[in-house]
Amino acid sequence: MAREQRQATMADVARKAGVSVSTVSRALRGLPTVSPDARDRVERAARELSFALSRSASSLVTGKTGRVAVLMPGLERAPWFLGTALTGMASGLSEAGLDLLVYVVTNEAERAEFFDRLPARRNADALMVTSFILTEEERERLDDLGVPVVFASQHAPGRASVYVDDVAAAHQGVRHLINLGHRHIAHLRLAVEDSFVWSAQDRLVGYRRALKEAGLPWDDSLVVHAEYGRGGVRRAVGWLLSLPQLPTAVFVESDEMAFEVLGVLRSCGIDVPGRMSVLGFDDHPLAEAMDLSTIAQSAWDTGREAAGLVSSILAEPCGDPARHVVIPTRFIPRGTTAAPPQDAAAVSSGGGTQWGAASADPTEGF
Amino acid sequence: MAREQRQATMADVARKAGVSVSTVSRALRGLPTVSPDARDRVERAARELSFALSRSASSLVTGKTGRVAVLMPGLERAPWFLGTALTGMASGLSEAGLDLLVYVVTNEAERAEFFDRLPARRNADALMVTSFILTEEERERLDDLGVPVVFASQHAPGRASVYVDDVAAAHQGVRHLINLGHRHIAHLRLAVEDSFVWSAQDRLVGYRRALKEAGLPWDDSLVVHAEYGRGGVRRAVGWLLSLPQLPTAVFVESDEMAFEVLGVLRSCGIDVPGRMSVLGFDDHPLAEAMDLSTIAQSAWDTGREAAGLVSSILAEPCGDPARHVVIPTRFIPRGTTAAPPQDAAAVSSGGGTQWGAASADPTEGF
DNA sequence: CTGAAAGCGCTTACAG
DNA sequence: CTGAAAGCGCTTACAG
Repeated sequence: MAREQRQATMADVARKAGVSVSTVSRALRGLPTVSPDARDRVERAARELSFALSRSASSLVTGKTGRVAVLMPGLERAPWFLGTALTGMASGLSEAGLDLLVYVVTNEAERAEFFDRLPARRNADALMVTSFILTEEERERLDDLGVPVVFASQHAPGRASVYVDDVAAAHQGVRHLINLGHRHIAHLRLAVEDSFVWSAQDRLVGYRRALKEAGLPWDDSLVVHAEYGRGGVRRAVGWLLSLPQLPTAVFVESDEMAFEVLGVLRSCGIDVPGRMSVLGFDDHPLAEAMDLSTIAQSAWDTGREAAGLVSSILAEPCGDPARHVVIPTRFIPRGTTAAPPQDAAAVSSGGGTQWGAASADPTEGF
Repeated sequence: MAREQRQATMADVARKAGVSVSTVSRALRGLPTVSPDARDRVERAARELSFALSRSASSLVTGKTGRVAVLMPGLERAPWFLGTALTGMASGLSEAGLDLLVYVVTNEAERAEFFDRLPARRNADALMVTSFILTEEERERLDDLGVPVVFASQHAPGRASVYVDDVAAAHQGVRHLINLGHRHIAHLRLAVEDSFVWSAQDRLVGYRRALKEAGLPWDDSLVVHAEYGRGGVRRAVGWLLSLPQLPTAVFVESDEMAFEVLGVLRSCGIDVPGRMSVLGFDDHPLAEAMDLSTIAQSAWDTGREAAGLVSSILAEPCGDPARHVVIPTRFIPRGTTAAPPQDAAAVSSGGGTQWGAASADPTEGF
């Protein structure tokens, strides 16, 4: 394939159209200072030669590459969110005539290499950083990059960013569980060392805040970290199922993990929501079919808005460096959350478990 | 952020190192014809100025961009597969020192635009096409691209490609269902007009072949097309559940769709695998927790191998233009497939349904 | 409205 | 082993 014919250059087009290279350049970029006749001849010649602009050549003189880079964790970490956000970015950028360069970082070695070499440097007009918890040095390194940086799916104070209010969203979801009467609410998240990823920290904060607000005591053992990879969630659920006091609800960091929790609970014969309520985060396309209660956010919008911020910064480099967009979330109650089983309250109020003090009428929240 | 300091050029490095630009260029590329001393001074100067190479400038003279483009459908179409394959590609390319340019096409308009403008043209050294069913014109258009094309997740005869043997894989899976005693096996797939995507055609062929081989009659109504988007799978399952003769098993195009089928069946109170077996395709990370029987394939390997083919073609442009890699699949029996209910055979052998002729001892396959 | 010329930052013969 | 020079394919003042 790939007939190795020489690609036509502007000089070829110019010759064929009977004009100078300058005129070809102007005509093709749609500048007004070209006569209709010349423009016509140029366009025809370009089409006939199937001319394509060499961005290398033009960016050498303009200093603009026409490319935007994005740095992401391996997409298999959160396929739906990252994949959809990436698609949104691509869509937004392509409307702005910008190409998308993707840097995927799947482990610490690649991460170190990225920040060491900064390959995006001089090869992109801007960088989007998605779902990365950066260290202070990494952040400073990016400041030296020489191109604007936009953070997506994370709130970077003082920098351009697009994000959801994870604290408020998690708070709202957990409050729903409390309103249903739950008093022993676990939180399942990815292990911190695997937490390449995003807003999990804030969701934990929101969870904690909701418990505190309701006067529920804090219990470390209810926050479980699942290792990334097969079996991680099963082991984490195992931890919860072997606690002295069984939680009656779990708030899970993402829908994808929540689906897995549902599968594990089913295989253990634990009825959802009869014995345990499960609440996710995302409103993944499968959530509806799974009847999963969840907190919806739009990954697509996150990507689009990040692309939009990039365009806006490129167009207006001296505007507010901390411009940002907050993507809304909304809680969607479905079938996996319900009032806790009657005996759950009985147990905790009856015995000397650590939860005795928190026991209460399960309906008081209503 | 983005202190707009001028980026250091090779001339700056040369001045600082006290050598010529040529020597800087040679030293930085690791050419052997540089004295250790000069190499040393250049490397230090480059580091101190945090020099980064302008690919635009070097590609202008070498004719190589150092970039490989990939064309994909919107990742939300098959988040796990496309996201993981993309990650594998990025990983493979980055080892080869190549950047990844992503073109996502989410609808017909974008598709037409891509093939009309061929933005990858002159801006990438190669193009990977993933999970796209191309028309004849599109394929020819790509031949005019002037760069090598590698097809991923699809078998393109005569072109470089990496793929799984979908026919054999589907055949094997469906044979398993037949061996279990199923005689009324449905197949659920994405609606054809939404089939931006891959190997679905071949899976249908494998399904058909297995039925034929087992002497089962062909029944069009057992092949259901789900529209893309929310509710599509539910409606498709609804079709199956209202057939005169209920199928006892469904082979689903992908695990992600199969999960949805499981959710819908559960919400309808139909026991899996008691009343209906469900077989997926992919071995999605969730499949284990969902206890879904499936046919495993490695999206990661598909991406890696595609990147490998690109490297090999770039290194050896005159090798076999049809070089290809076949990624293995393997059938994984889990809990969603089992023998059909006893009465299923009874019904079909008893009455004048279209399936009467095919009725048989459900165990004969063993 | 148009063209000739300079120059963007590299790599690559070529000469030494 | 090293450097001066040409040139990759564009865009952009500048002059007309």
